[in-house]
Amino acid sequence: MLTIGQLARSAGVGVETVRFYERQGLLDPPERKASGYRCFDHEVVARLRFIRRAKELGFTLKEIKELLSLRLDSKSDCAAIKQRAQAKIKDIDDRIDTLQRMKEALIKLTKECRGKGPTSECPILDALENREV
Amino acid sequence: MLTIGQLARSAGVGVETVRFYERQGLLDPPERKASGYRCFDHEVVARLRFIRRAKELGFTLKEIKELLSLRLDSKSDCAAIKQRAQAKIKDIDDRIDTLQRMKEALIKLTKECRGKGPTSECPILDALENREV
DNA sequence: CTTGACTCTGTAGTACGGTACGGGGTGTAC
DNA sequence: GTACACCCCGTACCGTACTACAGAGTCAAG
Repeated sequence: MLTIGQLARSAGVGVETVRFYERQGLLDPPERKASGYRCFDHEVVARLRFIRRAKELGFTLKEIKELLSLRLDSKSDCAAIKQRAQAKIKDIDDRIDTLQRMKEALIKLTKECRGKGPTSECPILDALENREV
Repeated sequence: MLTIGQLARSAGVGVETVRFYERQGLLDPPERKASGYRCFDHEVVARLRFIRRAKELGFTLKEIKELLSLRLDSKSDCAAIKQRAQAKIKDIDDRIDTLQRMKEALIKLTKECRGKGPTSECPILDALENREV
């Protein structure tokens, strides 16, 4: 069994983060010693790693909470998980598209600008003031 | 001259947003009538449009504030603006790369999952628990 | 002259994912 | 036995970009 500090170090997160995840329902309320100290099972390290990796894949804490409850729900199956992964792919695709459009617009503007002369004649600023971008 | 409500409607933003931008230094403190009512010049509509478009291109309000002050600073030139646009392109590129990596990882995982069977055998969940992703 | 829409200020709340702090109690090593 | 690291709780704060609200005052139409 681990103290909160040992758990946090094992999982590479902060102590405050562990308490925060508990409040958010991502970690089950742990057992307590007589002193009130939290007392974690080693499996919680794996759970924290799960959370970290899901975050790296772009899932929000809310979505991760869902994934965790699907994982433990015997009535649900792989399809539910796969569906969420696919929805997240779509989500990421939309964000990429938005960023791509921003990038194209910026590239277009920087090409118009020689990078010389006063700001009053800057085609980038002019476009921001007067054109749709 | 415009009241705050007229200005907000002209620019397609909320009244509270105008006051917020003023507090953030994106809009100059406007003149006031005897009643204390703000009283805006029509040029402020253009300024709000500038802010909106710059936001659409991915600039934060902090960065937009910089762009606005560069625009009005006679000592600065186009190069400073262009440099900021290029930095933003780089910034967006980094975000696209991150999202792309997330997407690839998710696609890889979804391919491994047949979408059938109990969650206890889901390769996606398994990977999140046990593999680096 | 009243009604209703508008405006003023200051403060607080939203979502997101934490991080920090104060004022306590605990656990252990020397 | 005492120093020091650790833990407890509750609350406040960070940044980002707003949005909402309370309680007061103002303006214009009928």
